[in-house]
Amino acid sequence: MVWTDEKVKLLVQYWESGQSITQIGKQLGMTRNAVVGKAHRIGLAKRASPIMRSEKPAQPRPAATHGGGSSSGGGHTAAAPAPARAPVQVREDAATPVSHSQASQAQLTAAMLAALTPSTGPRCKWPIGDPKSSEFDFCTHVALPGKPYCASHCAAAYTNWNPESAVEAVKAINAA
DNA sequence: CCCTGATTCGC
DNA sequence: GCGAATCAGG
Repeated sequence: MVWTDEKVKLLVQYWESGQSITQIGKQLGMTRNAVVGKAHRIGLAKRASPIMRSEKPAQPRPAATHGGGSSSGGGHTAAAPAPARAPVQVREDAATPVSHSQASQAQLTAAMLAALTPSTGPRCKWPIGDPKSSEFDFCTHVALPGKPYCASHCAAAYTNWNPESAVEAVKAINAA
């Protein structure tokens, strides 16, 4: 499995939206082991584990599909207290502005994008709610040209999302 | 047996 | 880094 930037973004996004690793795996086309392994590796917040792994000196693994070899790692620190599972509803204003002026700027550029985006076309692929639930749906907004998400969800999905350059890109597409 | 998430360790 | 095998609780 190749963990592209987009895949990782999706993983984080789904993970933080409170979906089970099995669900995330299905949606990403990989096994839950891959998902949880990656999540663990890149340091995503742990969820409440159903189990309390008691002290196990060693685990004899028959290794049905694995060969010999050896490796060892250091010890591990005690686990942090996991908060109760609290599925986070995706907010429309997920950009979470950090200051008033930035908020205004973001709203302005978002409005510009909305005005420039055609009213028909592919819809934003941002998942809303739990895919297992009947309440589940995708964002109802139209996606930005060339992007899987609408403006506000691009801001949520791409950490360094630049609305101004997006405006320029959309203008260029519209002009063509 | 189904589900869940976490960890280990060969690759 | 990756993820199947495995653990372990509900």
